[in-house]
Amino acid sequence: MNVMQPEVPEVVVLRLPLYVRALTQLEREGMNVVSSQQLGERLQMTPAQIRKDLSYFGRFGKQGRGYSIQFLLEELREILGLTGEWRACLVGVGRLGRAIINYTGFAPEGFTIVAAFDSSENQVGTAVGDLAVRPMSHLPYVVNEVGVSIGIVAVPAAQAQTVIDRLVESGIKGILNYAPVAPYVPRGVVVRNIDPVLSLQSMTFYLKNER
Amino acid sequence: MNVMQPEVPEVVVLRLPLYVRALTQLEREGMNVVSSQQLGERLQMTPAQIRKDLSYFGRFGKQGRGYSIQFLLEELREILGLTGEWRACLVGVGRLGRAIINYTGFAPEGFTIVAAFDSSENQVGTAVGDLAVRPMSHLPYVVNEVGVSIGIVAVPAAQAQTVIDRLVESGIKGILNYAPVAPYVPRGVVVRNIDPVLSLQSMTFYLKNER
DNA sequence: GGGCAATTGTGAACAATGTAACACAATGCC
DNA sequence: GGCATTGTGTTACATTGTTCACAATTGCCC
Ligand SMILES: NC(=O)c1ccc[n+]([C@@H]2O[C@H](COP(=O)([O-])OP(=O)(O)OC[C@H]3O[C@@H](n4cnc5c(N)ncnc54)[C@H](O)[C@@H]3O)[C@@H](O)[C@H]2O)c1
Ligand SMILES: NC(=O)c1ccc[n+]([C@@H]2O[C@H](COP(=O)([O-])OP(=O)(O)OC[C@H]3O[C@@H](n4cnc5c(N)ncnc54)[C@H](O)[C@@H]3O)[C@@H](O)[C@H]2O)c1
Repeated sequence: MNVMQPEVPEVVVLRLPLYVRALTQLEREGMNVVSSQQLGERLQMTPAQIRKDLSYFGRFGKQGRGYSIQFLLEELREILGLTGEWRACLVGVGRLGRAIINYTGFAPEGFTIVAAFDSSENQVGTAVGDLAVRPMSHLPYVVNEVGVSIGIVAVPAAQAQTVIDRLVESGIKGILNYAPVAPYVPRGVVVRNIDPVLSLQSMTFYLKNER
Repeated sequence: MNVMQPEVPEVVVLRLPLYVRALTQLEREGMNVVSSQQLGERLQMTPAQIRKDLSYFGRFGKQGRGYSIQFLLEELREILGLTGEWRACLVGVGRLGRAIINYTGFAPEGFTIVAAFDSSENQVGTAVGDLAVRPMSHLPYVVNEVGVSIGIVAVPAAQAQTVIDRLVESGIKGILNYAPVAPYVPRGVVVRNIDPVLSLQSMTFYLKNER
């Protein structure tokens, strides 16, 4: 079923969601077809790059016309594995954790937080949204029975590596880490870090001469 | 004063904050000296890459010994422009906006949110932390008088580009954007986007075969 | 104070990524 | 139905980034 996908560069994979987002927007604007030129203008990148990226996965456009937005979206969603629902669990129900659970941006994209865990007696048993906070001991059971593949980490930095180790042991394959650490994970587990401070710190390099 | 810095690759600049974070941690652990080898193990990267990155900016290590953590930290902070305080303003005091203002992770790194803006009558005048929410009309004045160089955008996606345009007009040079859009900014303005959904969507590409 | 072990800094080789060029398939116009 | 136009997919080229390998330097030990 899957065409062999030899060696897709990681940078390309990182850009595909950008295309999905832009195409979704264009679709909402009522457009049916888009050229790599137009898409490139939206995303501030060269048309060549877009075509090259897409060519890793197949031929989706029509010469002289461009890309059917609906079709390309379907294909990209398929490629990225965005067709079904992804179940995630959250660890660390502090301020950030509660904000993440209440964030309405995940569900429309197919990411559902189905469980929340915390090590603190004070947190366990309380409700966040319509989730009950569970003790860490439930983690392996829930991951396996409910089929959770993604773990979201929102614990203090000092605890993050330990929590990540436990997630991996439980069978989690992807980790979205909000703690300001560079976590170690074994091969086969995918990590994405969210850290606004790092973003700011690289930004200031370019700003420092005109402060 | 500034040594000519010819062509530092952007990827290198993105990695420097990682070094700063790791070194800070090592310093707290009581270490004084670290080799590129050791640092590389922490950060899961090759020693050669670390040395190469640093070599764009000067010579900071001692052969046979490694790097003085304290000295290298000072140098990196200088290079990144992290020695002084950076003032930022936040636009969009909704749920996310309030969480950002209350986040305690910025201040210790030298980033201070000194003003908050919102377009809504309901928000203007309310207090968040020890900030009073201001109307958008105050933006140019505050940016100039108070010397704000960074704008943090936490408004709905549909409003984000407009808000960013106004920030840029007001003289803002760096933008930390939380809205799920790919903003356009003129040359000379630096943007960093924070979007956990994009992170998840590129993660699933690698997870989809073992869901 | 000279030899030894360690580790840097760096040019050069290699690899990856991005851009440009272009042949040609599809379309629509007359 | 030819013909001009458009914009793809692909190959060739240019740029950028990573790794390698080693001479140069340092501190330590005896
Ligand atoms: N990336 C971002 O945008 C961002 C924003 C805010 C906070 N953060 C980071 O997120 C983390 C949490 O921040 P916060 O303000 O919510 O902190 P918090 O103290 O409010 O919450 C942390 C929660 O984690 C729980 N916890 C601690 N150790 C645990 C363990 N071993 N297992 C399970 N649960 C554990 C605590 O009981 C607490 O409920 C910090 O690392 C912070 O730096 C990141
Ligand atoms: N990147 C992330 O981690 C993350 C997390 C949560 C939310 N978000 C995004 O952040 C944005 C805000 O989310 P939220 O849940 O706080 O929404 P919200 O509706 O609670 O808050 C939005 C605020 O922006 C204000 N606003 C609207 N238009 C404005 C304008 N033109 N100028 C000034 N202020 C304006 C509104 O009055 C409101 O107070 C959304 O784009 C959302 O997708 C991102």
